[in-house]
Amino acid sequence: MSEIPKAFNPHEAESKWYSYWEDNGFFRASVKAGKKHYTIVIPPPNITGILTMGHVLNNTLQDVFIRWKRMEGYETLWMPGTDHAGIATQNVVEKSLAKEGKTRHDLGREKFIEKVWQWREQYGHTIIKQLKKLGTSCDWNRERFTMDEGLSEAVQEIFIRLYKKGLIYRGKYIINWCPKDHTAISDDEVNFAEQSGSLWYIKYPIIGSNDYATVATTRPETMLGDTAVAVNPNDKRFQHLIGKKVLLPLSDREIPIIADEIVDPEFGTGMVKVTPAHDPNDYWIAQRYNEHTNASDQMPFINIFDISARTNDNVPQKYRGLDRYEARKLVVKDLDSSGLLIKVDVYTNNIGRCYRCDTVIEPYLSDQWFVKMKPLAQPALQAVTEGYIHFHPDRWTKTYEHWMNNIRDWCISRQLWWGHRIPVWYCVGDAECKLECKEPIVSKSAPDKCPHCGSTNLRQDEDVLDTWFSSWLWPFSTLGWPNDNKELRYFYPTDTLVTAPDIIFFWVARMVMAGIEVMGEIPQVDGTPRLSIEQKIPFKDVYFTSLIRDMQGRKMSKSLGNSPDPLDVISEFGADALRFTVLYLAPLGQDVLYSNEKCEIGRNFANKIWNAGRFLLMNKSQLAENFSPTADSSQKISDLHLDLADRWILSRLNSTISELTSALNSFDINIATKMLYDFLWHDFCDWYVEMIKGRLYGTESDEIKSIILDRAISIFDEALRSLHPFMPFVTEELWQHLSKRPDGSSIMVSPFPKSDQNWIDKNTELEMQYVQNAINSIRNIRGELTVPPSKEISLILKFTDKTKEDIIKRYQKYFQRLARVNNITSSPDGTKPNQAASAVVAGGEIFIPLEGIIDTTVEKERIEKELKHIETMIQGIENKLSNDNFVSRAPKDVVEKERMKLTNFKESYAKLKNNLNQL
RNA sequence: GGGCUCUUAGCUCAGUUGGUUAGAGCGCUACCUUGACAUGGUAGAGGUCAUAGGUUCAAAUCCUAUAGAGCCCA
Repeated sequence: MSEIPKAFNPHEAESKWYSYWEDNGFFRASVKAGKKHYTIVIPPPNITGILTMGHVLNNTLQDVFIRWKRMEGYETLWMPGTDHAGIATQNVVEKSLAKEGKTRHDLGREKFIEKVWQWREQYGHTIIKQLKKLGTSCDWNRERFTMDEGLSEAVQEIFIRLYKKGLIYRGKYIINWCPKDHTAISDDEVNFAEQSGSLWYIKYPIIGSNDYATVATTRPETMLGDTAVAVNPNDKRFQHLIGKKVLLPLSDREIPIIADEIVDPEFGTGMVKVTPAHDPNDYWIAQRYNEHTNASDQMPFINIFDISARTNDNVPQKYRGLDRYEARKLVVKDLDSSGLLIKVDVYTNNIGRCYRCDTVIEPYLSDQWFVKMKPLAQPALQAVTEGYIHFHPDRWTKTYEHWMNNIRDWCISRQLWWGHRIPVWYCVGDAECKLECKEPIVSKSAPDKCPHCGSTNLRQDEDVLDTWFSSWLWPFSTLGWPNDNKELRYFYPTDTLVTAPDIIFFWVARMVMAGIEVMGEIPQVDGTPRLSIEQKIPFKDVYFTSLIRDMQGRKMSKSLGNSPDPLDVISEFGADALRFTVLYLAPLGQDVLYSNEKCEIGRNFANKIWNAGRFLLMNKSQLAENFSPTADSSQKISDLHLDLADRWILSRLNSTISELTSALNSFDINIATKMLYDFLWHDFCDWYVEMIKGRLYGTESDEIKSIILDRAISIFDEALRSLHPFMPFVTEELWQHLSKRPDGSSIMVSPFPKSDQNWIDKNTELEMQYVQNAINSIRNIRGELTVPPSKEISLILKFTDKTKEDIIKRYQKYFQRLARVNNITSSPDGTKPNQAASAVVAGGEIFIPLEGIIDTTVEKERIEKELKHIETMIQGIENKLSNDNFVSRAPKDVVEKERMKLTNFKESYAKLKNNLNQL
C-alpha cells in the first residue's frame, strides 16, 4: 500500500513502459492475410527540425488513432520517417562550414554532399528521438528517409515516367528566385506580405515628338531591362501612341509602345513599363506580343541581374555590379537630376519573400523543369468532390477545389546540391552532333554515350529536385514502390492523414495526384487489379490540425522566442499531461492559444486518475488481509449486490463508451477527451467513489465488499482502456497494478471497451439525478450558511410525492456521506421547525433544523435571491403562455413543457415565500 | 480584389438539426487537511451570447448588413 506514491511519477512510467512496448514488438505491423488493417503515414518531419508544439499535436492525434485501432483489433501500421529538406539542410551545413571560413564551393559538390550525410548521421535523428518521448507507437523498424536508396529510386522512376508521358518538361520561365539561396522556389514557397513602398512616376521621351510617356512603377531599377511601354488597347487617352517608340532613359534604347489587355488603366497613369525578364505579367505581355510580331521586331528578354540580384553586363557600364536596391537609388537619383522623375507616391504593395530565409524574391527568367499539372489535377479533384477522400473539417474541400481548378505548372528544379539530382544528361557535343542531341537524355543511371551522336562527352543536369517531389510519393514509396510487394498491396491505401492545413497544396493535393497516377499498377492484396480511384488514392480521411499559437494569438516562431520546447514540458508535466492537454485544448479546425501552464490540466487529470487507482488498490490490499479478491479486472462485470451507485455508474460508463466511440469515428478527438475527463473526474471520482465508500467502510460482509470493490476495479479497468490512446503511460502503469497480468501483456494490446447497452438505464440515471439534486441543495445550504463541515445535520421531510420521499429515505447513507446528514425523519404535522433552513425540491421540501447556528439574515437573503430568480423565470414563461400565437403554433409538447415548468416554479415560489415568512 | 473562419463569464473555450433555468476549465471569494488525491474537496460570485436589422409563435443558434480579429488565394 505504501508502495503506491501519493502523486503520479510520469518519468519513471514513461521510460519503463516505452521500452517495454518496443521490446515486446507491440509497434510492429506485418501483413496478416484476412485481418482488417489500418495505416497512417507520418508527415515526415525535416531532419533539421526539432520537436515543436505543432508536431506534438499532430503526432499525438496520429497516436490516438493508431492506438485506438490497434486495440480495436486492426493490424495497425504507423509508418515513420523523415524528410531531407533540401534548402533547410543545405543551409544548416553551409552555416557550419562558414564557421570554418569555407563555402560549399571550396569543398566541391561530392565532398559537400558527404558532409551533409555526416551531418545527417550526427544530428538528423534528433526529432525522431524526441517523438519517442511523446509515446508515439510508430513501427520504428520501418523508418524511412526521403534520400534512402529505395525512395530515391521512386523519385527517378516517377520523373522518367512523367517525362515520357510529356508531363515533365524543361522551359524558360519567370520563376521565383531567391537571391540568397540561389535557387528557384515554387509559387507556394513564397510568402506575400503587404509592405509600404513607393510608386515612382517617370517620363519616357516619345521619339519624333516633344511629348512624354509617363509610366508609374514600384521598381524603377528594372527600367534598365525595359523592352516596351504598354497601354490598355481600349484606353482612349493613349490610342494614338500605340506603335510609336520611346527613348528609354539611362539606357538610350528605343522601345515600342504596345497595347495589351492586361494593363489596368486605373493604375498610375495607365501606362506601364514592360520588363519581361523581371516581372511575370510583363513576361506574358512580351510572349503575347511576340506571338503576332515579325521575327525581326520581336521583343527581347533582357535579364539585368545575376544570381544574387546584382546588375549584370546587360545594363550600361555605370549601373553594373550593383545590388538591386543600390541600383534603384542610383537610377532614381539620375532620373531626378535629368528632370525625368515627376513624383513619388506612397504605395502599399505586396512583397514576396522566401519562406526559408525571408529574402525578397526576384522574379527571374531561367531554365527550369516543370510538371504539367492540369492532367494530374483532374482525377485528384474528382477523388475529393466525389467523396472518396474526406477532409476534416470539411471546409477545406472548397480551398482544395479552388486550387485544383486554377492549378499552375509546378517548378520542380532547385539550384541546390542536397537533394535528388535530376536524372537528366545532356550531350555536350562533338563535331558529329545532330539536332536531336539537344534533347535531354533521361535515365536512372549515367548513360555511356549520346544515343544520337555517340559522343561520350555528357554532362548531368546540375539541379536537384524540389523536396516535395519526393514527399508526394511518401504514402507508397515508403512501402516499397516502384517495386510490387505484399506490404504495399496490403497497407495501401492508407486510412487517415493527419497534417496541417498550410501544406494542403504543397503536399496533400500532390500525394493524391501521385497516388492516382501510379498506384493503378500495383494489385490489391487479393491480387485483383486496382481500377477505381478509390483503390488508388493514398488515404481516405485527412484530418487538418489546429494551429498552435501563443496566448496573444501569435504564431509560434523562432524569432519571437515564443515556442515552448515540448521536451521541457514533458519533463515538467509528463508526456501524458502534454498529450492530453493539447488534445483537450484543440477543437477541430480552430486555432489553439497555448502556454505551458495549461499543461496543468493534463497533469492534474493524470494525478486524479492515479489517485482513483490508488484508492482502489489500497482498499483491495486492505480487504485481502481477511479475504482474497481474485478478480481479474478485465473480467465480466459482476451484477451481484447492485446499488444505485453501481447501476448508475455502469449506465454512465456504457453510454460514455458508446459516445466516445462515435466521437472517435467522426474525428471529434477534442470532444472525446472532454467525455473521458468528465466521466472519470466527475462521475467516477466525485460521485461513484464517494458513494461506494459507505459500503466499503460499513458493515457489509467482506464477501460483499469484495464484490463491490472488484466491480469498481473492473469499471476503472474499462475507463483506463478507453483513455489509453490519449494517455498511454499512466493508464499502462495503473492497468498493470490493477491485477496480476500474464507476462508480456499490455493495455495497449488489450481490447478497447465496447458499450453494453444492457447497462444503460434511464430510470436509474433519473433516480440518481434526483439524489444528486437533493444533495446539492443541502450542500448549498451548508455552504451558504457556513455550517462547519464537522457539524452533522438532520433532515425533516415534508413531501406530497411519497415516492420522492422514499428515494431520499432509501438512500439515507448517501446523504450521510455526501452531505453529512445523520438523521432523516418525516415532518409529523407538516410544519416547518423553528430556526430551520429549507430547500425546495421536486415533490416536497427539506427542512434542516439549525438551532443556534442559523443566521436568519443570511438564510433570508439566500431565499430572497432564489425567489428573485424564480420570479424572472415565471415572468418569462407567463409572457410566452399569454401569447396566443405561441400556444396555437408551437408544438404541443413544447407548450405542455412550459406549462409544467410554470406550475413547478409557482409551487416552489409559494413554498419558499412561506418559508421566508416563517423565519 | 476573391474565398474561408471567428467574435458567448476577467482569461481560454463548449453549446449537435431553432424551444436547455446558456455550460466547462483556469482565475477570483469563503470554508475544509474527512482513512485516493491540496496536482484535492464543497459552495459562491461573475454573461444585454460583437452591433443593427430581418425570418419565426420562439434566435447564442437561421438570413442580411456593419464593426473588429485571423487564415488562404490573387
